[in-house]
Amino acid sequence: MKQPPKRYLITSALPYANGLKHIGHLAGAYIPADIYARYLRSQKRDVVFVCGSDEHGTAIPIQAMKEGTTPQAIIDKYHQAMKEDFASLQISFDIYHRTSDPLHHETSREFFTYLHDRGELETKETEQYFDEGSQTFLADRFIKGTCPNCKSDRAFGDQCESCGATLSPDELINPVSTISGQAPIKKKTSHWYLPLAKHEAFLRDWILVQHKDDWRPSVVGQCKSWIDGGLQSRAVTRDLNWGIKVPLEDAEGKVLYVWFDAPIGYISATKQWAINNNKDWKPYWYDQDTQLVHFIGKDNIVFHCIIFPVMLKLHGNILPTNVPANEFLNLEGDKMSTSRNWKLEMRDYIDDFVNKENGGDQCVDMLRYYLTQIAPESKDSEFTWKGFQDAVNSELVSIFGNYVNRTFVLMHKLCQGKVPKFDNAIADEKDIQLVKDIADTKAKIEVSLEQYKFREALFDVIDLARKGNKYMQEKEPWIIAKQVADNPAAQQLIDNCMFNCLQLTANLAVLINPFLPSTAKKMCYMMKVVDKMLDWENAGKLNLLSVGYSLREPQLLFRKIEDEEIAIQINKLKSGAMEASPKPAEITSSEPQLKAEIVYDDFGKIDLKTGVILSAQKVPKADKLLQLEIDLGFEKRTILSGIAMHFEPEAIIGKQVVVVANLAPRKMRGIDSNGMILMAEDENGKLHFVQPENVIAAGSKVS
RNA sequence: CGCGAAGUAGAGCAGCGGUAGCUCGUCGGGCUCAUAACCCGAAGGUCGUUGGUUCGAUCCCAGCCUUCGCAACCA
Repeated sequence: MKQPPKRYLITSALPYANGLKHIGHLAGAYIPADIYARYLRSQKRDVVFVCGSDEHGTAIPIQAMKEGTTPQAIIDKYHQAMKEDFASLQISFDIYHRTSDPLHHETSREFFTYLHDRGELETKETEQYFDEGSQTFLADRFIKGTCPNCKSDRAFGDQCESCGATLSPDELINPVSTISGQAPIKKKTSHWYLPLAKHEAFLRDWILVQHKDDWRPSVVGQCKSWIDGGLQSRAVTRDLNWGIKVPLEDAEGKVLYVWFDAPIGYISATKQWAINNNKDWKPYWYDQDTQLVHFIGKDNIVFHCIIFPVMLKLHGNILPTNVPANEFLNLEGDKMSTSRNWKLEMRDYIDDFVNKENGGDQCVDMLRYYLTQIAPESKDSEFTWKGFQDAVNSELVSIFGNYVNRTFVLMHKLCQGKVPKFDNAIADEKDIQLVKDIADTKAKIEVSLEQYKFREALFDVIDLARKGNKYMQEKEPWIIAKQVADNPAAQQLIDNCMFNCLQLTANLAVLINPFLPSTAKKMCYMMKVVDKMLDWENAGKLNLLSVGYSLREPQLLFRKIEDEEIAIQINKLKSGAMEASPKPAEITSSEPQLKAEIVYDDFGKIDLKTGVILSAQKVPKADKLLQLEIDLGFEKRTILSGIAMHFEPEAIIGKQVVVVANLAPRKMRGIDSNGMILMAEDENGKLHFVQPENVIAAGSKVS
C-alpha cells in the first residue's frame, strides 16, 4: 500500500458568474468534491478545498448588457448568490474566492510574466474585427450578422441562435458590431500564445502512460483524442476591456484570456485561504507530496488535463494527481438548457424545499443523497422527480431513517432508554457477522472513495443499514420481550441485540457523515455524543456508545416526499419551458418572416432551370452533403446539396428538380458545386423537392 | 466522416473468458419494534447488432447500428 500523501488540495470547477448554477453542476463538480473533502477531513488529513467565482471573459459584459447594468454589478450579484447557494447546500469549501479579487489579478499577472520572461509564450499577429465606433476589438459574441447556413439574421460570431451552427466571425454575412451597430473593420492585432505542441511528449507520457489506469477511461480517452489530433497553440490574451490587464508595456487594451486566468484562481484561492488562516500556501502547489484533485464536468477536461497542467509544469508547480471528470446530468428526459429554461437551479430547490417549513437540513441531505446516487460517473444520467421521490422515500426514509428510528424506539421500550450490556457468552453467528459487516463496509467505502466512486460508496452505507434491518428482524427482540416475564434471562438476548443495533447506528453516523453531514449531526444529537465521534477512525468500533449511557428520544431523520410535491415541480418545469420556447405558429402568423422587398430586375438575375438527378452519392467527411450529378438538358453538372440527412442517395436518382443555374461555383469539401437545388422546408424541418407538376424536359426555364 | 465514452431485466447500475448479479419498481407470502414500515420469496434479460478467435464469450477481436460528448460562456 502506498503511503498517503502529506496533504490534499481539492478543487471544484470555478462556476462562471453570469447566472445561477443548476443541479447538474452540483452533481458533477461540487458534491463529489465535498464528499471527498469531508471524508479526508474526518481522517484528520491535511486538506484544503478551494473554489470561487470565475468572473472574467466576454460573457460577463454581455450578461451586463442583457440585464442593463455594469459587469461589476453582475459579478457581485452572482458571486454572492452562488456563494450563498453553496453554503445552503453545505458544500464545505475552505474558501470560496473570486477571480476579480486583487490577489488573483496579481497572481495571474505573475504567472503570465513568469512564462513570458522564460520565453514559453509565442506571439502571433492576426486580423480581427474592430469596431471603430467604440475603438475596441470585437469578441466573437459581439458580432452579429446573417448566418451563412440558414440565412437567419440572428447569427453571432460564435454561433447562430437560429439554427445552432457553430460559426467563426469570418463566416458571417454582413457582420455588424452589436456595440455600435456599425460594420466592423478588419484590423491587425497581436496576441500571446501557449505552444502546446512543444509539450506533446510530456503530455503523452504523463497521461497516456503514467495515468492510463488510475484516471477514468473517458478522461484518458479524450486526452488521447486531443493529443493525437495535434495540439494547437492557444491564445492566452484577448482584446477586451474586462479582465486582467496583460502586464506588458505594449499590451494596451489586452487582457488575459479567461481560461488562462480561471484555473490560476485555484492558486489564488489557496493563497487567500492561507492568509486567512495563517498558513503557508506554497507546499500545496509546490511540494510533490501534495495530492491535487480537480473535480470538473466532462466539458472541462481539456483545460484541466492538458492546458492547465502544461502551465503548471512550466511554472514549476505540481500536477494534478487525478481529474475525476463527471459526465452530464439530464433532467426529466432532456438535456438541461438555460436558453430553453429546462433546468433545476440550486436556488429553486433551496427555495422550494430547504427553506420551506417542513424542509431544513434534511432536505439538503435528500438532494445530496439523490444526486450522489445518480452521479454521472461513467455515463450521462438523469434526474427525475419521481426518481428523487423513490430514492428518498424507499431508501433514505425506509431503510436508513427507519433503521435508526426503530432502533431508538425499541431501545427506549425494551432497555429503559439506556445502552445495554453485551454478553459475549451468548453471542451467536449473527452477532459476529454484523460486526464483520461493519468492518467490511468501512474498508469497502475507503476503497471506493480513494477511487472516486462516490455512488458505490454511498450505496454501501445504505446497504449496511439494510443489513442492520435484517439483523434486527432475525433477532426479533420484540418477540423475546414477551418471554421476559416468564424467563428473566431472556432480557440478555434483547440487550445483546440492542447493543449491536445501537453501535451500528453510531457507525452509520460516522460512515454517512461525508455524504450527509446534517444527518450525521442529528444522529449525534440523538445519541448525545460530540461531533468528534464522527472521526473516520471510529468506524468499525463497537464501543462508540458506552454501556449505561442514556440516549435521547428519537426524532425522524427524513420526511417523505409527497406525490403532490413532485407534481408541482414537474409542472413548474414544464410551464417554465413553455414560456421560454417561442411558439412557432405565432411567429409565422404575427410576423411573416419576409426578406426586404426586391424589384423584378433582382429576380430576373436568377436563372432557374429544371433538371434531373442522374446520380447521387455521399460526400466523404461531411454529414449533410450529397454530391449530385444533374442533367440540365444542355449540360450535366455537379452540384453539392446539404440534404444527406433527409434523403438516401439511391432514393432520389431520377427526381426532377429546380436548379439555380447561374449561381457562382463554390467549393465545399474540396468539390466544386455549380448551382443550387431548390428545396421547401415544412414545419418539422423536413425537406421536400420543389418540382414541376408534370415531367418536362430537363433544362426548361422556370420563372 | 473522424475521435472519445456508453449500450446488460420496467428504471438505475455491477460483472468483463466458464451455464447472468445488485438496488429500486412489480407480484405473492410472513411479521409487527418502526416514518402503512420491515423481512422472505417469485416473476422479469436470446447481456445493441453481425461476424470472428476459443472447447467455451456479456466479457477478447473486427464491422455495423444507437445515444452522449469533442477546444475557447457552459459540471
